[in-house]
Amino acid sequence: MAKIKDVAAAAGVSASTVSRVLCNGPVSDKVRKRVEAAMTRLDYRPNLAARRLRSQHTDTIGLIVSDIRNPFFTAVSRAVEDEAYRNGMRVILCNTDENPDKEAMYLRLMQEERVTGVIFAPTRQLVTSIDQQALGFPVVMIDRVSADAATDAVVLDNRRAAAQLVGHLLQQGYRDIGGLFGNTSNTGMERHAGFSEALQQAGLAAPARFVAPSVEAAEQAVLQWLAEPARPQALLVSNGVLLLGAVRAIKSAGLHWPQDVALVGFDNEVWTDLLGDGLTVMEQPVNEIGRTAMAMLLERLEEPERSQRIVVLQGKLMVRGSSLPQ
Amino acid sequence: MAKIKDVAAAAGVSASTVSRVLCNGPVSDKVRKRVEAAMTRLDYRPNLAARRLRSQHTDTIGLIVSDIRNPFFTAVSRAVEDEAYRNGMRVILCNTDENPDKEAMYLRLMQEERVTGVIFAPTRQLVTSIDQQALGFPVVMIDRVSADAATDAVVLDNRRAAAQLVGHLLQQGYRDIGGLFGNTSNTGMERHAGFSEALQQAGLAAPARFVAPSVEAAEQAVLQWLAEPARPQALLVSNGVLLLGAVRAIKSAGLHWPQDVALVGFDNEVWTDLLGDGLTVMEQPVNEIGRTAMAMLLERLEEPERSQRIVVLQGKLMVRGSSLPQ
DNA sequence: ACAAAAAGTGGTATCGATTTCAATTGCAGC
DNA sequence: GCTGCAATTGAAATCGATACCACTTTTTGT
Repeated sequence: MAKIKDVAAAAGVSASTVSRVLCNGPVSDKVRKRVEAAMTRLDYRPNLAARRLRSQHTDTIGLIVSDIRNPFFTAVSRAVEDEAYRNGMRVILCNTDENPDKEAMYLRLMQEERVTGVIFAPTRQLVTSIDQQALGFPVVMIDRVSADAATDAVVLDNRRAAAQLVGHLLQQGYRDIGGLFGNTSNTGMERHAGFSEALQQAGLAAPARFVAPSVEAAEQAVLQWLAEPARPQALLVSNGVLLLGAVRAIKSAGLHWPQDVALVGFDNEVWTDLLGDGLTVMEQPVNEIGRTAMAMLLERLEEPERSQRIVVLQGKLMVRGSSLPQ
Repeated sequence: MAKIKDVAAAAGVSASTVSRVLCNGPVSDKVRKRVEAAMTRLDYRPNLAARRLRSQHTDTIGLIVSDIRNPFFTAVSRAVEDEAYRNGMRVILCNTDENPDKEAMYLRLMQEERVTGVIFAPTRQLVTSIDQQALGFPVVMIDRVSADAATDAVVLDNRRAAAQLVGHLLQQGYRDIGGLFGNTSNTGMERHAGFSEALQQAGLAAPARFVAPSVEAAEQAVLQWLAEPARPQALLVSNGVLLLGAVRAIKSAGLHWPQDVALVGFDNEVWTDLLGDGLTVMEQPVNEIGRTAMAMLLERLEEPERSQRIVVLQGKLMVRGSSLPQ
């Protein structure tokens, strides 16, 4: 494969000049044309490894999520990548499966890649222990933050969103409301807090259960819960993955919403409006989350010293049949 | 950030020796320990750009798909990435939106990255014009192939799968069967071929329509089709994205399956068994496709001269309520 | 005990680009 | 025609690692 020297020779100029053509440096039009002709003739492709080594910038960002198959992350990823490529950057995707060891491993890898920055949806273990200084690149957290994290972040107003869902259920006449939450992320904790607060304010109990963030775990938990004598009239489920599990459980128990049990959840996935009269959900602005995360990363690179910034976005309540008045 | 020389100095050895520790070369245990200690002390991270430049292998593969939000590609991607990281390789993900210009652009980028290989779901335009020799790296195509493509590939037996779906509908008593296919991929064409053949063999007409591979396009097409006087009794839909559009159309037309129109499709997405009595679909072995693609890429790298290989996998018919006997 | 082979280590060149600095060219102004 | 300045261009150093070769030390076989 042709290298810069070959192009230089073919165009009768020095390698420096070819490099200038590549990087839009000062080159006369005549020479530029000649060099560009030589490049196409030789089918030249600059070696990015060499460029990165010398120029010390990689134009690469890392995107670390728990599982790209979670539609929330799928959508966010797509938005991040669009924005990245629009800014001439590449994206390395990492799936951690909510495993702190994998998270650490990938962060290490990101250091070796000398990435420009990282967008990261961390587990609870990692969320507070991120040290950008030590890492050597800025981090923007998405979806999950804690008050004492020291990085920029883009998150949903989880407490408020959960409280809104509870408020909606209360308004519809439900009083006996249970909550199902993921046990690995801070997000689950925050949504639980909003859930509890809202119910306590109404003077009601706030029975909650926590499960591993998988469809199967949710299905099993809900199946069991619904079989208990003190089963709730309504169920709030903390994210799209768990929601799918809850739906499966309700179906396989032969129950129906809202009459047997009302159901509301997070994440407006494509199938939520197709089931019966639809599932009431809190939609997250997934595109905006991705775009904003990328934008914040770029801003941080521009201005490394500016103060930490957390962008809190609001969800959108989509009322559908699963929470009809009792 | 510490570099190899710093580690060498700290450990009192040469840079070569540190490099050997890094690459598991021949080093005495005593020295290895000392070097490793120095590495942790300095928090050393090898610079991958430098390593790649010098060693001439990047351990990076490209994964080029139309849209990661298509659950088929989501699942395949996850399998590819698992397999890649298991083999010490990184993955660069690219979304082309079925746009041949973007495809060409990303292939160019892959050359600049000097990737080890690429896994690629091409549009019809690109599928035959791929020249691995010129590209400089091996390509494994997934999901979409043509007979005259010159690369390794992993695909579903699309003709047979489509024919099986048709056979199933025929068996259930349907005679008036329409087909909806994507118009950008070879896959759509092959499934159409299987669909047509099966119906012709039964001496029946095979009305087919082709649309852009988006939910909206499918919804509109189906809505229109169902409004026509000669509307089919059953509909076969060529992939999960289009299937979602078809479902939306049928719902918004106020119709029901199977009584108003039977519905079968491809891709066993998470929601397909939740709608009414479920949607009859042809499940693709998504994990196997991803794993196999990665395995074939590795094999090709081992043995560059072996003959072209196309692995054809079989789908699995999941019979559900949407195709109940008429 | 000695030769031969193997293991361990260091020095230097090199991967392919960019950066820096110095040299050259071209042109305006006088 | 000469000076000064800006615009181009080239030569050489450099980014941080690995590869290759040469050398020393240790091990092995007879």
